[in-house]
Amino acid sequence: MRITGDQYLIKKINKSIVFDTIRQNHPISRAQISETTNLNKGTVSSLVKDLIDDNLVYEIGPGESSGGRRPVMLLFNHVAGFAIGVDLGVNYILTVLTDLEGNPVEEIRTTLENISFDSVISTLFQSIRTLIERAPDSPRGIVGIGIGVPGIVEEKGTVLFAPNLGWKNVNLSEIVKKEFQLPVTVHNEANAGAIGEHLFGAGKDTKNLVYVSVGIGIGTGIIINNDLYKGALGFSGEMGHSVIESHGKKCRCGNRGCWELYASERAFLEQAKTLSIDSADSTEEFNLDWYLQAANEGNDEVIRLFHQAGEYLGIGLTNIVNTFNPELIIIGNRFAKAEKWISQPIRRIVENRALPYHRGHMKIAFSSLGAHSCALGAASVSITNFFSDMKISVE
Amino acid sequence: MRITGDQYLIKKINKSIVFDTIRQNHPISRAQISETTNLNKGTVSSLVKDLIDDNLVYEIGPGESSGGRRPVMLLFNHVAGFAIGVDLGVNYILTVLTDLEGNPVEEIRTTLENISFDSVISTLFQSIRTLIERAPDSPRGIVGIGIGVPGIVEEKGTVLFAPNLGWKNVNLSEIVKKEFQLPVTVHNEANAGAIGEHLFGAGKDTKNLVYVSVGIGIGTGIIINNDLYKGALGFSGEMGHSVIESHGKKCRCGNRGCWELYASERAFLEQAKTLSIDSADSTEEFNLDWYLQAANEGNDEVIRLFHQAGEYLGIGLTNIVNTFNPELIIIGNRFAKAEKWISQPIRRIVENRALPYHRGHMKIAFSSLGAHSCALGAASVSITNFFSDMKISVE
DNA sequence: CCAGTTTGTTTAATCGATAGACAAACTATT
DNA sequence: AATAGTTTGTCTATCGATTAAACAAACTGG
Repeated sequence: MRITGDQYLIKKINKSIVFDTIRQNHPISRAQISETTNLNKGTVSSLVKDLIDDNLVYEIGPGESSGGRRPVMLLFNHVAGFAIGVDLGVNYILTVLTDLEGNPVEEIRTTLENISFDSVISTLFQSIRTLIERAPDSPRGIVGIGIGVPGIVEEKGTVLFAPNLGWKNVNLSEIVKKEFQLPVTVHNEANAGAIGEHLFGAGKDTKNLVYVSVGIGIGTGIIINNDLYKGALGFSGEMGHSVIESHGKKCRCGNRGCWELYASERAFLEQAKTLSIDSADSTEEFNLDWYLQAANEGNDEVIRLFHQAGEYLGIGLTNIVNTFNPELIIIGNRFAKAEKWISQPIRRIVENRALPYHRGHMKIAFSSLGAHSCALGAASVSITNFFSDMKISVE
Repeated sequence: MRITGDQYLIKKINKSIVFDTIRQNHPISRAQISETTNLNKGTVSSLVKDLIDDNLVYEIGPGESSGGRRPVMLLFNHVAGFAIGVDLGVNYILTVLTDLEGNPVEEIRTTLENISFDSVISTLFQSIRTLIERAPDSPRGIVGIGIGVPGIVEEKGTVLFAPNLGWKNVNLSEIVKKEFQLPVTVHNEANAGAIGEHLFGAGKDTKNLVYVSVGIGIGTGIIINNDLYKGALGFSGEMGHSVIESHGKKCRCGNRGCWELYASERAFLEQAKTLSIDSADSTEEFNLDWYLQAANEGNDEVIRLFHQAGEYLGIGLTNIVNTFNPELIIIGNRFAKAEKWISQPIRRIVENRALPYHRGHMKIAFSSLGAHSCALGAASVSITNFFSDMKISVE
């Protein structure tokens, strides 16, 4: 049944508009709101009064006069409540506490020694509980918990499959909700990252973007029209398993020649095993950071390998460009640390291969939130949900 | 500036709801509308009166009683106006006249002998003019013209690039608008086809689908959330130029190993040239229909070639499945005629290669509108635009 | 033939937005 | 210092759309 219109709907719409205007332009006066929104001055006054009663807005005092009575400036009360965002990685948990603007207030980073299910869950609970305790007093308290997970997540918050965690059909949302009695949302890591970069990072003010999370595997989060695209069943964007070599290597997913077999951190590390340097000293741990340092020290072999990974990344990105015609592609997650070595090859390949009408108006950027995109994105979903719930209860 | 809410907005919303309810469920009574929409009976009466004044709805007389006063049944006046849809093909023009429900009323199919620009335009004008003259009298007349073109079309109706027509930067929308003084929209052929199949064909009642137009090249139209996805600049979905062999053949687009080099009609015909039969009789024209007949007559070589094309189609479709997680993929345009030979290979490849969570809930279908998807889709855009304009002018 | 049901209109009340009047607070000019 | 003009935010009367409820008309079934 569709929602029909009545006066409550009007008020809800206009209250949202006023609230969003304040959030995006504070400090701002009632008169300015009236002017920018075209709402009547009286209407604005009345709605602002409601928002002040809701504790979401407050008056900061008189502002500068522009030749008449001084305006009363309004501020968004960004500490009316707090949200928690979690990046549940393969061997770490990053938990952040943010205010209602999405600004990080506190964070906890834990390395997972024991990756048994019970141990991971208990570490997760521990870090969330600590942040809840550390959260400043506020009228609304903790408004929700958002969690990003490296795997396929169904809409209601069940992790269907997370190979690197060894999880299958884990109703994470329910488990966490039960423990903390708070609204919980669970997302795919790349989707959360896309939301994070879209709201706070390199993708601010961009309506259509694709966030490519290059870690052990490759995941993508697709923002269309300022909204995350979810697909029919809630799990879209597995472009890491797009074929770029139809008769290529076999992939665990059952397909052949998947992109992430050629352009991910895992692909890089496999390739790197064949380099001559490895045999030299076998006691060291040859991880991504080691190779980054080697490249920095001028190791040609390693640098060539980074270039190659960049080229393969470029090939998959070209497909994304031709398919989605986005304004922006953001490369994030661990492999983004190799920006210095992969940026040029990526751009060269996309420049040479993408359709001219598409590449002309498109940019490629690297994550500007670094390791935080996923956790901040997850937290922001809780904030968004809180606001939209609030707006429904306009009473 | 955002649209703020007032009583006019409410009325607009509710009028749309009532109108849509009538369109989708006619014949229907005022009482039934009130029940299904949850709008008050009085409100429904008032809005229906407006719609009757607008000539969009009319009373058909008393319906069956269900134990009380007999209801007055309402019908959507689907002949209150007409729309024109054009499929501007490489060597043909298909023009259809539809009523406001999108039902075809008349159609003209012209084969293009001379493909010079002026000749194409004059043939186009001719066929549109004929249909306008043949359209029955109606209170609203022709509400708009929609045109589907095999090329990249910018949002305002300029054909940026249509290689098979030899067009570059043709402001088709303006040219046609000038001639007929009617609203004109221009679309990419695959996008129009997607809209057509979504509204009237195999994709009815499906929120998320991808229409794959397999002709000389491969184009895709993407319906997300019942809406055509357009990309940042209005031209998305060039998945025909997705790479499936990163070191494959060179493509005219500048890339290598594009999907359409392996799975389109052109790719098939190129391959077919190498078959032994061709040398046998060189006076015949070896086009797709010839090979379809050969396959039907049991020619193993040709059948094997269709199987191969099906397999390559399957590889690209797998990428679409993993990327978009659609409910449905519809294969249309000329190559869909080979359904009998390519259907099994396609399904086998997707079954074996797509991610399990995605393929489980996804179907593959072939166009059910045949050659009409593009023209009907283009016409329907005009109808949709007409309705939404009308709703804005709620007086 | 009458009681009960269904349909669609009418009426009174409610609620939110708007235009415009207004008072308060301020600046600039003389 | 006085005054004119401007800006801000509130208040009031009015408008318009929805709703609940009353109502009349039309119909069914026992």
